[in-house]
This record gives sequence, structure tokens and C-alpha cells, in this order.
Amino acid sequence: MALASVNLTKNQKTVLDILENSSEPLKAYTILFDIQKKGIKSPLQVYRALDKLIEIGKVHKIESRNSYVACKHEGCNAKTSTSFLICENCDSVTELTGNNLFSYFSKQAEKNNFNYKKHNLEIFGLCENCKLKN
Amino acid sequence: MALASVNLTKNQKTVLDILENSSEPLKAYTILFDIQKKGIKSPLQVYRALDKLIEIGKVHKIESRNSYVACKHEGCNAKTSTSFLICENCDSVTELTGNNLFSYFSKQAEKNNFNYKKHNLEIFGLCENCKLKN
DNA sequence: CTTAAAATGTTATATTATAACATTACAATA
DNA sequence: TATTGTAATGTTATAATATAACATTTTAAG
Repeated sequence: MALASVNLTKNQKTVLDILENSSEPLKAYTILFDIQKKGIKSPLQVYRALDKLIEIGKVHKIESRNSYVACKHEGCNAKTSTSFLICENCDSVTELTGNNLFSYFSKQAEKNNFNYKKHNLEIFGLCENCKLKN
Repeated sequence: MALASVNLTKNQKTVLDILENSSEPLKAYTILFDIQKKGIKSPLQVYRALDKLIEIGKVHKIESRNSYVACKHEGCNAKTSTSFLICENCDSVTELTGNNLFSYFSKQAEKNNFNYKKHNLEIFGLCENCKLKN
């Protein structure tokens, strides 16, 4: 079995490609409108590709924005958990990697007798560029 | 100016009431269907009440589930930031309060030259009850 | 009282996502 | 290579979530 990325199907590659070439997260219907020339005609085709890409960790969903972003980390282990810095000014998104987050959240959960499995974290504020401009 | 809770309007009270008496987060249309006997007829009436309740911190939205939960903390300051433990088995939700989260996230953001303003955190796993049952 | 801001009621519509089902591609292996 | 089971596809329809627009009413402060 080769790497997951090698096995992507046509639709999956098409969707991943547009996400990887975007400087910001994209919405499912934005993706759809942008690639209707490439053989994808229905929302379901986009959502199915996204589901698969999320499953293998190549794409993450940003829940509070209903948008999707390609993961830039080679062997990203964030198949389940995600942590983002989201700029309220320019909408840029940076993924946090340091996995001390995992152990920190485990401890927080522990205090409540809760068994940590995974998390979504979205931090909002100003990115470096926008801080300087304001 | 009295406390915000005193100033709630009829629709806002109706929506808050159903959320406070629910053991789990509710979706907007679930709320709508449940209270159509109380004079609320359209989705917009529910969403407007929710918007206001969220604004004053009496209700929080759980982004990954498109659902809403009443805040049980008297003077909840989570008007903007929220932190939840969400049980994957029974869908129960507990809100985290310890605001060491704030300073922790500030530091994480700082490392990326990002100016922290607020956050949403959703931790998934098993609650105490469901841990024992499994 | 007056008045300005907020909330309401209502209809329509936009946005996000999935159901259902028939068909096709594809890799493993007998 | 023929078989076969799994995954992916294509397509139409529809479900679920949320907002636009606008006329009207309520409310609370001065």
C-alpha cells in the first residue's frame, strides 16, 4: 500500500488541489463553483471528496466558519484533533502543531473525570501582518 | 440598568427557558418545533433570540454541532470565548471554567506572533458516566 | 408624552449538507 | 483473466441551518 496521497482519486485530487493553492480556507460551495469546469457538478461530489480528505488528514474543517483548509504538515497526525489561529481581520488561518496541547487538554479533562479523545481549538485574534497594520 | 436577565423579552425568555430546562444542547429548529405553541412561529424569531442570548453570555453555541446550550455560570464571562467537554457517547456537554485557559492560549498565540482575542475549544471524549458504563 | 433604539412578525430566500439509488472503477486474489 | 467485493462516482432530490428585507410594535430613557 502506497501513501494515502498517491491513492487519491480524480475528484479528491481536484478538491485537494484547489485547497492547497488557496491562501485561505474555502467553503464547500466556493470549491464547487471554482471547479465546475473540471467535471465536478454537484455539491455531493465536493462533500464526498472533502470527507475522504479529512479522514486521511490532508484537509481540516474549521467548524466556526464552515470552511475547509489543506494541511501543510507532511505527516500530519491531526486526523482527529485540530488547533487553529484565525485572524479576525484578514481571515488567514495558521495551524498550531505543538502537541503539548494534547497533554494540556488531557489534564483539563481529567479534572472533570472526563476521558479525553480529541479536540477542536479555534483561537481568534490578529495575525502578525494585521497587528502591524493596525 | 438592572441585570441583563431581568430585561429579557418574551421571545428571549421563552428560548432561554427551553435551553435551561434541557439536559443537552439543542438545535435551533428543535427549539422552534418545541415552542410553536408559545407564539414563536418562524426560525428567525428563534435565531434572533439566540443571538441576543449569546451576546449577553446566557447561551453559548457549540460550533461543531450547530447547537446551543444555556450557560449555568452565574456571572459567566464567556461572552466571547467558550470551552466545552463533549461526550461522544451521550452528547452531554460540560463547560470548562478555569480561565487559566486564557493565559495558556495567549502564550501559544504569542509564539506565532498572533494577538489572542478569544477562543472556542471543544474537547471530545467520554464523560464520567459513560466511562463507567463502558 | 416624545422619541429613538430595539424587538417583533412575516414572507421569502440563501447557505450548508445529506438521502437514495443506479452505475462504474479498481484492486485483490482464486 | 475472470471474479468479486469495496470504494468511488454521477445524478436528482431534499433536508437542515441560517439570513435578507421590510413594515410594524414595544420599550425604556429623557
